[in-house]
Order: sequence, then structure tokens, then C-alpha cells
Amino acid sequence: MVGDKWSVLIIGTLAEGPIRYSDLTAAIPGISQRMLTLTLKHLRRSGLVTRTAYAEVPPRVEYALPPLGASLLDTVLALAAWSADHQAEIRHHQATFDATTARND
Amino acid sequence: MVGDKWSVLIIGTLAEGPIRYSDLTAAIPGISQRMLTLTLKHLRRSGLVTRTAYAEVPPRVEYALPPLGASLLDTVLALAAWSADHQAEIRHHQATFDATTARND
DNA sequence: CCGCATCCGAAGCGATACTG
DNA sequence: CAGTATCGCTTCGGATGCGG
Repeated sequence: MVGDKWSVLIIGTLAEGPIRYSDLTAAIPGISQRMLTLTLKHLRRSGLVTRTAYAEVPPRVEYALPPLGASLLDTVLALAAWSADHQAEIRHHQATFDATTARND
Repeated sequence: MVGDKWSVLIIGTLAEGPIRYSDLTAAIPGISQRMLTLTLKHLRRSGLVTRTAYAEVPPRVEYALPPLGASLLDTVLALAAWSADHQAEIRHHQATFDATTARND
């Protein structure tokens, strides 16, 4: 689930509170409507995200983060913390590795 | 990084101690040699895994988990714990969702 | 025994156009 | 406003055969 880039971004955005479909599009630069719809459906199926549609004109649909989703957020945040913590070290390793490895482009 | 299924499995296997290439193949069912080599290279590049080749006959290569890799293991384990913890709940949601959603295959 | 290169089918994703 | 359907490209991944 965390392997899905968009899932993480959506959950991260939802962490700040319920948000509308169109606002999600704006809040997550680079996401296509296809992926937004697909990922939201996936997340809803797993119960990580809830969808509330209001029978109004104009239509309004809000997505929110139920407790289950929030619990995943915590864990993912821990992962993000690790990432931030070791980012420099990893980049250093990569640079060293690249320098060591003979690349004949 | 956790998005890479094989990376996680390899790190999980390496957690039990250094292991040889061929044993990795056996320890991780379903992995192809291509993916094993590719993923190991990727992990080495990031410094999450170390490689030690012994100039012997027959050749022997051992992969191990340095501190950096072990630290990621901890975090990933936390994620796995979350997964195990909420697995049943998620499956329930999925079943409900599938039942609710009219699927016209 | 260890690892890489190539071929090729499968799946993912973005862009676009269309429906309720 | 909120989605769905289709198309084309890119990437992923398995199988096989070769080099160190």
C-alpha cells in the first residue's frame, strides 16, 4: 500500500481534514484524474478513506480519513521520518557507488 | 524503497544474518534471478546492503545488512506490524465494499 | 557459483474525450 | 463538479543464454 505513491500523497493530504475531489486535484500536483479516481477507489475499498456525497447542486463529494486511515498515517509518517533522517547518508552511498562503479555510457 | 516488494523481502531475509546469493534465491520463493540481481544492486547502491566476494573456488558471495539497512528494517517491521494488526479489518472492508459495489463482470 | 544482456509479454500511467 | 472509457507510450518482470 505504501508502495503506491499516490496513496501516500492522498492520505497525507487527507490528514489535514476532509477535502473535495477537485481540491484534491489541486492539492496534489502532477496527479491525473485517472490516478486520483483509481487510488481513491482502492483506498475506499480498503476502508482507509471514506467518501461522502451530498445530493446538491452543484454536486459535492468529500473524502475523509477515518481512524483506520489515520493509524496508517502515523506509521507512514514514521517511515517518512526515517527517510528524512537517512537521506543524506543514502545519497552519499549512492555517489560513492556511482563513482566506484565503472560506467561506460 | 518499501514500494519495491523484492527489496523488503531481501532485507527481511538478510535480517537473519549474512547469506549467499544462491541461498537468497532459495529463501525468497518466486523471485527471478534478474530481480534478485537488480534489487541487490539497487540496495547496494543505497548502502542498505553490503556485498562481500571471496576469491575462492568455487566462488562465494555473501550479502549482509549493515547498520543503515538494519535501521530500515526496524521501520519496515513497524509497518508490517500495522499490516498484521489491521489486516482483518481491511479485509472486512474490502468484502463489504465488494458486496456493496455492483460488479457487472 | 555469480551475475549480466536481450527478448518479449504484461501492467501502469497520462492525456483526452465523454457521461451523469 | 465528479467521475468513466479508451488509446498509446513507458516500465516492469520472467525466461533464456552467455561471460567472469
